[in-house]
Amino acid sequence: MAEKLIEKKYQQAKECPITIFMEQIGGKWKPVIIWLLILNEVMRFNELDKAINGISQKMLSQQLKDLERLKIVKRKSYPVIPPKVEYRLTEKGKSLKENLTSIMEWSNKNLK
Amino acid sequence: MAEKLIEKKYQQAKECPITIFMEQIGGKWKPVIIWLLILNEVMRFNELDKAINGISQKMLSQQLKDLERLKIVKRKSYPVIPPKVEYRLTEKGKSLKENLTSIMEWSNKNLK
DNA sequence: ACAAGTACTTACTTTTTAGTAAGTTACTTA
DNA sequence: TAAGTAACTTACTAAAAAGTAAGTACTTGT
Repeated sequence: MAEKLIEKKYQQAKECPITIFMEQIGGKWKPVIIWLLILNEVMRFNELDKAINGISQKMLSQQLKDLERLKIVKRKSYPVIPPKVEYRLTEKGKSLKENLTSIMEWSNKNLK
Repeated sequence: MAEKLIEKKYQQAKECPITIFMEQIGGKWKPVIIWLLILNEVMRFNELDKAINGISQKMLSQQLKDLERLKIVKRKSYPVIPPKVEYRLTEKGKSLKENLTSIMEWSNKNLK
């Protein structure tokens, strides 16, 4: 009984594309990171850190890792000291541009 | 100093349209509720409850209240017993259709 | 008198997400 | 010799979101 319920929940989570999207691309920081990389093509860790108001290094690094895992962002690190790491969008990441643009437009029109 | 930081955070929250969107329309249940009302035009509380796998009545009522406050959903209640309440989208709510459709398509293409 | 129906609310617990502050690495420059 | 730099990680705390279970209100049908 309980197992059946849990199984159903799991299937829903796996099946509703909007839910999946929100789980993976939603949240407080990911859309902002993606949007910055749409605007800037290549950004370093510190640049992102400075550009995003209020984010901590911990959060930034965590979100970037997530986005890498999702193949939305790619990371390129140079073996120099001090370290140099570049972040940019993958093709998949770039393909989010239209979605985010239309969200932005809707938001500007409808929310304050 | 600390106040300035807080103020900045606040401004960012107020200003980034994608962040605002995610805060208001994001989350686990809101997009699903909206999507169902796009598909069905009018739904009653229990219908939504049954249609959304895993949601509790508490969550449903909470989210519907939020969506009403945001003028995305409108509520029509009939003074009968047992109670009858209908939910449908406002024009603003309906205007989310394209956004959600394109999110769905992107999600189907890119996420599993 | 009691169960059923509908749309909730309340109180409480658990889980998830985010924030804070400090530490780490390994080389460079003053 | 000490400070600076970039990109992190770790340990800990706090806040927000979600889940669970039970209760409420009012009336009709049995």
